[in-house]
Amino acid sequence: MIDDENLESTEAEARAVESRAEAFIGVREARRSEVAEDYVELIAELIHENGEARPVDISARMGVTAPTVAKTLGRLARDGLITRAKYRSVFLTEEGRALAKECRHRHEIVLRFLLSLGLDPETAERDAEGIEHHVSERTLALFAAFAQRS
Amino acid sequence: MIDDENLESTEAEARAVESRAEAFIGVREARRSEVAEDYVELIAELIHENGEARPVDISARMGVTAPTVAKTLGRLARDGLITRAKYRSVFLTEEGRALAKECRHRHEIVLRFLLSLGLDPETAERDAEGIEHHVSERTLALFAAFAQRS
DNA sequence: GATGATTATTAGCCTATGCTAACTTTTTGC
DNA sequence: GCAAAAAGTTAGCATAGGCTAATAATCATC
Ligand SMILES: [Mn+2]
Ligand SMILES: [Mn+2]
Ligand SMILES: [Mn+2]
Ligand SMILES: [Mn+2]
Repeated sequence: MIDDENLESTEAEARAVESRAEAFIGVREARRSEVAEDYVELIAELIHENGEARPVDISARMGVTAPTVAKTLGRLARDGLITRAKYRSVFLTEEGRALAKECRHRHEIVLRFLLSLGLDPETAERDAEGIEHHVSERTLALFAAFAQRS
Repeated sequence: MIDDENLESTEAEARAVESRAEAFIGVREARRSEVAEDYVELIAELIHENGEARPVDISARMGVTAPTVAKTLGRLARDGLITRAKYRSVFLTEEGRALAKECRHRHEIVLRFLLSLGLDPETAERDAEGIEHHVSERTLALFAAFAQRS
């Protein structure tokens, strides 16, 4: 530590680099559950509305093909979020229901927040669908408080 | 259209399904550029601060290994966002600089918005890093206005 | 209950994004 | 200017999440 004018030699710099990396690592972590979250949320909704969640309905709403849905459902089943039988509708496990509820809650808050900011419903829905997966508990609380207040 | 009590038979229902799918399709579209956006933004910053962007510095800040950086840089070069020579630092193309500027702008606005909501800097930085890729022009404008006002 | 339409699955392909291990090149410090 | 350290590359592997084409099962209707 002779020359402190060096690029990248301070402790402070090292800590800044570290915390930056942690942010990116956190975002990548969140990314890994995005698809699962959207699926369980949608499946819960379909079950609530129709009594069952059929792949064809998931496919239409997610805007992906049937084989893509099948493969994704395979991962959800492997991860213990749904149960399914061949050629049958899918259902949520206890864990899947819990995740769905949490996702619906977050989605609702983000959506209401965007609407309360004055965004049009179409855009709000679209943005909420992406933003919801990247909102921390703290931010969510602030969003909820803001929407409440206004 | 004899029995309108059918599940999923109304025009309105069809339109709702369609627009839901469009939201998801849009989110997937945005997802495809997330990594490229983060890289060019970081590269621009490193060039600004150090005069060059070295893979090792990108690696440390992104929290990924060197080979991952190398592969990603290959895609960025292929897509015309950067130029590079073997064993040398990378530089942005005109297009890369334009994208970086746009990303930095969005990042700044989202970050300032979160801070102005009362979020702590650490969490704000973390959330901004994820949210920035899923904010429409309209929402960005509302965020900017809000941060300004408060 | 046969049959045509709808729905679901499987196989096989692709790209992006991560990793480790092994190797090469460049930089640094005597 | 040489040796060791640091940085960069390459090869090879894995998983997620898309797709199309082909096949199979279920459902609806007569
Ligand atoms: Mn979503
Ligand atoms: Mn959602
Ligand atoms: Mn980001
Ligand atoms: Mn950013």
